[in-house]
Amino acid sequence: MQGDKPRRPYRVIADQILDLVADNGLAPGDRLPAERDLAERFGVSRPSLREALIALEVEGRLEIRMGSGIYVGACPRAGAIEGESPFEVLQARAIVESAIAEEAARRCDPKAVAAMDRILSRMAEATGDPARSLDLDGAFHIAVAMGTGNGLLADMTADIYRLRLSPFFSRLAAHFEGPGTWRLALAEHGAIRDAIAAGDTGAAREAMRHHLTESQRRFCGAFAADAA
Amino acid sequence: MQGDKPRRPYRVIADQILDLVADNGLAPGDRLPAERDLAERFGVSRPSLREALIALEVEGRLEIRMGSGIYVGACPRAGAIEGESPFEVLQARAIVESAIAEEAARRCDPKAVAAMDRILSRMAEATGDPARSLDLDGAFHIAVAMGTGNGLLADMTADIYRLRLSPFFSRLAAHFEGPGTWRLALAEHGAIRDAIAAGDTGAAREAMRHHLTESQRRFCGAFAADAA
DNA sequence: ATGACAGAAGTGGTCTGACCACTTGCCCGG
DNA sequence: CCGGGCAAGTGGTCAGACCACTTCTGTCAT
Repeated sequence: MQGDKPRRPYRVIADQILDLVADNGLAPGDRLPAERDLAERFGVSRPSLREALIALEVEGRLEIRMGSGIYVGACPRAGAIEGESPFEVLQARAIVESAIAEEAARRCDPKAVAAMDRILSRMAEATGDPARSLDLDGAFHIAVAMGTGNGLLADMTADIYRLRLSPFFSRLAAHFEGPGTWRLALAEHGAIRDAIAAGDTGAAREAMRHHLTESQRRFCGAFAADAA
Repeated sequence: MQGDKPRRPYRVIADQILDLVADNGLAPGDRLPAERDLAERFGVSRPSLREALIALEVEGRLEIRMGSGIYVGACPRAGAIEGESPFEVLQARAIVESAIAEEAARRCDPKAVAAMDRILSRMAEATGDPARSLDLDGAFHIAVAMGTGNGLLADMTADIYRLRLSPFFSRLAAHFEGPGTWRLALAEHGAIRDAIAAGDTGAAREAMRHHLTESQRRFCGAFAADAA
């Protein structure tokens, strides 16, 4: 979450707010100072302060009531999983997403297959655009998980994929991702899609595992190049 | 989330934004109109529009790049982890943890097996204590995941198990968990442990699936009793 | 023809100051 | 004591201005 990408400005203020909550030992339901006071305290304008407050409200850390004030939230949303190495991420994905692809094939949902098709056709057009390819890659994997009909599995897939998007991981990945590898990935995606559409659980499982282990193999090559 | 509480104003605009994304068939990575244009289109001021954008960015639905524009996000964040039903949780666990048990058997780590043994012997002593049984149940599942040698898989297992601990889930579960069911669970855990220790990937996978589907079956019985 | 650099245009980020809508607390009257 | 009205405080929103960053285009040099 750190590194290449500058922190979103509202995040900086949001963290200051959280520090204030912690420093003052505020518990869920406790009231924070007013917006005007907080803005003055942190040396920012009120609209900027509000942006941070809204981010924290979306995360469930705060609750904002018009005319009343800002309160510490009762239920912080689940925090981010961080600190795992790229290899762990790829291995975990191979294990979990293979099982998910198998379940998606068992269920064989035409809507999910149609969604995969839409993404695949966009991927075919985007092989020269790394950022777009990456976005669509993530979307494809989530579409597969959606094919299980289980929202939690889709959420989990999105969560692991997010680790894939970390700046560190992305920087390394940039060494091996290019039109060639995206075309390989596209073909591998196609095989996954086909196995799911055919309801072939074993093939779906194996196609996903193949895709993610190939991805890992490509990544290992990139890592060796990076170390040199 | 709805009903009692009036909708947050930025939510109203955020939904308009999501409608625009859907109506225009925008895919992850696609660019939205500029803030000034969106604010004019929706008839609101730019700061108000920004509040909605930030909410959507926090949820991973959008990505905002300074100087560049607003893009559809690749990975909607697990916005509603709490929205999953107990059935979804159990199904997701069956799918994911079966794959994890298989991997643990492939790896066949004596340390992990020893940890499972310690937990199982404590479970045998704790069948009359529901809270303790539950803690040890969770610990066993995490120990299996640790047997993969992959920290991320262990974290994920802990995260899903946490859903298992939600107040709603626990209240329902209280109907079917007792010394009898904990003894059944213990036996099922033993089968998982044995398969992993024997390095039998198929048996480990099947034992975990059996355990979690039995758990689901027991839970369904409890749900029927709760509905009556 | 290609690549590099500079400038313009467009984009998001932030501020100030004003006003509006809502909530809460206090005071007064019945 | 209870209810209503008002004032003060709070969040919600706006307009307009300016700043920082990104992208695109045009020009020049090789």
